[in-house]
Amino acid sequence: MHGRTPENDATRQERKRRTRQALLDAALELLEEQSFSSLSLRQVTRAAGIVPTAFYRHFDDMQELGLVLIDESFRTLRAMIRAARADPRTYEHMIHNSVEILVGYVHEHDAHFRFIARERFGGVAALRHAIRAEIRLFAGDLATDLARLPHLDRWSSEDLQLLAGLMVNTMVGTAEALLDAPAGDPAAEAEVSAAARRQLRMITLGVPQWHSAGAPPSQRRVRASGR
Amino acid sequence: MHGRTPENDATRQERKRRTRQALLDAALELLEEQSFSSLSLRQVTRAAGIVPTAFYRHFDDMQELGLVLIDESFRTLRAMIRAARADPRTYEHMIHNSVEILVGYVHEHDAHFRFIARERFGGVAALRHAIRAEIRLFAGDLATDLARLPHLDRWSSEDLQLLAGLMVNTMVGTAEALLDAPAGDPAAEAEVSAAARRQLRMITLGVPQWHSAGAPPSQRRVRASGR
DNA sequence: CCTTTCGGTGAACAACTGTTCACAGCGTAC
DNA sequence: GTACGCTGTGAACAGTTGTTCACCGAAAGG
Repeated sequence: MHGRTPENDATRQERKRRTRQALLDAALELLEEQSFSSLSLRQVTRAAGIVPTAFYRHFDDMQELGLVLIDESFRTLRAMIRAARADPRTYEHMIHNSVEILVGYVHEHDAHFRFIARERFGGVAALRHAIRAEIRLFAGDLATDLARLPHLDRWSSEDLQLLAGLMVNTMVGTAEALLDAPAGDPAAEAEVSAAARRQLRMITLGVPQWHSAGAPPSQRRVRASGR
Repeated sequence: MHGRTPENDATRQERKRRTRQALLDAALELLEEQSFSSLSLRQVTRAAGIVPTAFYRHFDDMQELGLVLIDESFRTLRAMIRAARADPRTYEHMIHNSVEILVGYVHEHDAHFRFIARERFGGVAALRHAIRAEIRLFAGDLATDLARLPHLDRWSSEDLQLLAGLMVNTMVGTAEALLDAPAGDPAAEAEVSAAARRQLRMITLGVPQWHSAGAPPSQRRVRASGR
């Protein structure tokens, strides 16, 4: 015990890590009510309880902080997706589980989701592009998962991409609807998730019909055309 | 000719209307590269070629200007929708026409569309709500249109709302993908519109199946649950 | 023609912004 | 135990922000 109290036990790099995290947390909280482009360095440091100039000990830039925030947000999102991919049994199970998990995660980490939704088309180009790349990645993963399901095992990869895009789109829309719902209103939440389940079911109903009514092979393209 | 040149013929209210429009146009152009919450009153007046204080002769507030801008944007969007609703013959025609019209409008009025996409989840609550209300209105209109189509004439209004929400979601996603596409790249544009057509077709394929596989009547709710 | 109305001007303000710099104090390494 | 390194401090800067105020000049109305 070289003069360290229990609360203040900390190697130097640990203390640094903590104030860095405090900056990130403060920023994320402020971002629940404003967009990133209007968030100032001084606001963040004020909320984190340090002086403005100390910010530069941790980030070069507000933009760098923003990118780290995106990374952090997508880490929780990827965890969610991993959970949702666990057991791809039937469509019904898949839909029910995925929506359930989505609702849970949005509820738990709503600041992360709100941040992503807001900056997906926000004013800062670097953030937009980072987010878009992640979503495209996500749709790709879903496409390979779908390939293992009945009816879909013989679809072309472009068609799988389209279907996955459709589903991701619906999920994104659902997440956004959940963020809109008044914070502690479980009824509204249940309604949104019921709507999402039925919309996804509507989509899957078309799956067995696709190849009989779909575009003729002559229209197929080689490159995937995401989203 | 009481001293009026051809270019400068203007009654006072006409001149006022013009600088007001100049403010709106300047704002819209600036908004192509930043979000509304980071757009300052002084930037707008500078771009419009007047002095900051003159702004108050036209708007109380930046927020008021933003709301007018939304109104203006949705006026072109409503014109688009009216065009798309013109001839609801078959699904195929409907899809093809709607996508075609969407692509054309986004191309023509991309500043309006970009503004709406950006502020739909932006930092300014008043704008968000105004936009959301308009989109919900739009989905409602589409639902009543859908009710006139085969297979759908006997659907419940909640199911029609869900289907319309699904389609609107896809259209919104398409519009956003178009805005991402490099400005003058017709190939990318064609690819996005082809993807949209096929996604909409996937959705419609499920329509005839819905009532046999859909939720049992006991799960039906009374209130519509938009999105 | 004279007066009123009104869109636009320019100076001024207090507040806030990002970034710099020299400096303090403590953990770390020798 | 002493010197270094690093995190956080506080003053200072030049620039931008929204908003106020008194004022100008020309169109509008009598």
